[in-house]
Formats: sequence, C-alpha cells, structure tokens
Amino acid sequence: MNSDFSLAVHSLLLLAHHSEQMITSDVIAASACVHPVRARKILSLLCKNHYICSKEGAGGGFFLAKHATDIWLDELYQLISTGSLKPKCPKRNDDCLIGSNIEHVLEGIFSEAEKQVVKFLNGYNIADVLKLIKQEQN
Amino acid sequence: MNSDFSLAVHSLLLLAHHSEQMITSDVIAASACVHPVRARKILSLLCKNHYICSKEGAGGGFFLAKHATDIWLDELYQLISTGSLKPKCPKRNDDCLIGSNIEHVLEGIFSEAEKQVVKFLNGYNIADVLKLIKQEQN
DNA sequence: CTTAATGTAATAATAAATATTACAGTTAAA
DNA sequence: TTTAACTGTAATATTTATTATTACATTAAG
Repeated sequence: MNSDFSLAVHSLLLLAHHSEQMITSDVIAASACVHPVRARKILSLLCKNHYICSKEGAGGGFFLAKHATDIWLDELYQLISTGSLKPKCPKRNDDCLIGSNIEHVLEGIFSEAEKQVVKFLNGYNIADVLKLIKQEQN
Repeated sequence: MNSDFSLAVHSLLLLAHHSEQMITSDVIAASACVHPVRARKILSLLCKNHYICSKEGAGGGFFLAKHATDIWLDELYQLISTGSLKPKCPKRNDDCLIGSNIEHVLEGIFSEAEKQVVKFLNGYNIADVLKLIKQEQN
C-alpha cells in the first residue's frame, strides 16, 4: 500500500492531539515529512468527506470536524485504500483458460478478504490510535 | 500488491490443469504474459518451497509436487506477499510524538489485519480456484 | 493592499516493478 | 560427443507508480 493512508491518519492524529487550535498544511506536512502540496491534497479529501474542516486565508488551517472517537480506520481505509489488497494481474490472455479468468476470480476472492480487513479496522478509531501512540512513547 | 502472487497462482493453476505433463517456463510465461526470466524466478521460489518440481535440460520443465487440493492460498500469500497490506509510512520524525511512533503502531494494527486475510485465504486451495476459473468460463 | 493561508493543475524527480540481456549449468537425443 | 532445449541466476535497462516541485488562482485577516 502507498503512504496515503498513513498520511491521512497522521494528519488526523495531529489534529486530534491539538484539538484546541487550527493547524496549517505546512505544519502537518513537516510533521509527516511530506511535501505540503501533497498534504493539502489528502487534507482536501478529508474535508470533502467531512472528517475535518478547513479555513482559507491568513490565520487559516485545519481542524477536526468530528470527535476523534467518531473517526474509524475502516472508513478511512475504504475512502483511501480500497482495492490495495488485491494482487495486480499481468495482462489478460484470452487465448488461455487461466489467463482469461484469473483476474476476475482473484478479484472476487480478494474483495471478500478485504471485507475482513475492513471489519477488523472497524475496531479502531483515531482516539484509540492516539492512545496507542502515547503508550508507545512510554 | 504487485503481481508476484497472481503469477505464482497462475503458474500453479496451469500446472494443475495439465497435471499429466511437464510445462516449460516459456509456456507458463506466455500464458501469464510475463517475461520467462521472471516466471522462472517465481517458479524457482515455488520449487524451493516444495510446491512444484523442476527438471532441467532438454525435455525438462515444471510439474506439481503436491496435489492441487494441498496448496493453499494462505500459505502462498505468506510466502510471497507478507507485509503488502501494511501502509507505507513516510520518513520517521523523531521531533514529533506522532511522527516517531505512527509506523510502529500501524505496523501492529495491520499485522493483525493481515492475519484476518490469511485466515480467510485458508479457505481456498488451488483446486478450488481452478474450479472457480472453469465456472467463470461458462 | 499586503501577507498568509488553502486549492489544484501541470510537470519533474525518485522509487518500485518489470523486462531484457547475458551466460552458466543440466540433460536428452541426434 | 556435440548440439539443442531446457532451468538458474546475476546484472542492467525500461517502464510504471509514487512523491515532490513549480506555478498560480482564490480567500481572508490585518
């Protein structure tokens, strides 16, 4: 999986950890060690899906739109990373029983497998993850 | 996930479907639309793990070392794709509570999630998948 | 107005995946 | 006993995916 999911979770954890103040994309990007434009792209997606709010202009930034206990990893996974479990298939080969059908069959199996992942991630919200992060620190 | 898992499964399905004869890496590669050298690399891994046997020299090739009902997707996933579910994390940031601990915490969560995937894939062997492929054809 | 922010498209650079080349080792059979 | 057809594998090149960068429009505070 690429790092979009981690970046989204990182951003939300940071906003949850400083829930009293607004935070800029530059601060989030520096904390996550990614480029601010990329951070804004992910933040923009989180805005559109009502996990956070943004305020434009000087003194602007981002803040949580929901309590950290109401942001669940399964939803974030589905928003950002659906399909990433499924193994890529090389080019379809219509001259071959296997080559013409393997992609669709693996698609079926791995979309079910992904449901198990989603069900498991439903056990964690951002507040839970922040708690784990703090425990880690000790 | 990259296509190594699909390629391994494709190879095993082909060998299961033609279980009476030996098949060369060139035939397998052509069926899967990948380069023969890459096919041999995966086949070599399957050999070392006793899923298939190889015979070198003229008239050589590959054949199953086990019955198709004894080759399970969970084992193949663990052999080939362990860790591919875990989201990549950008660079660690020791100046930051989140940035210094997120990787380890996500590692923990996603390695548990991956166990769910493995448990689910334990429901499918190569014979099952071949049956699904044949059903698909109709 | 000017400065500090978000929003986003277009392009460049880097990293990961895949293909290709090259060649050594093995075996059947001409 | 040499040749052709295979596997085995390292080293390199190409392609694709990911990430960073540049550029600029928009918004709002002071």
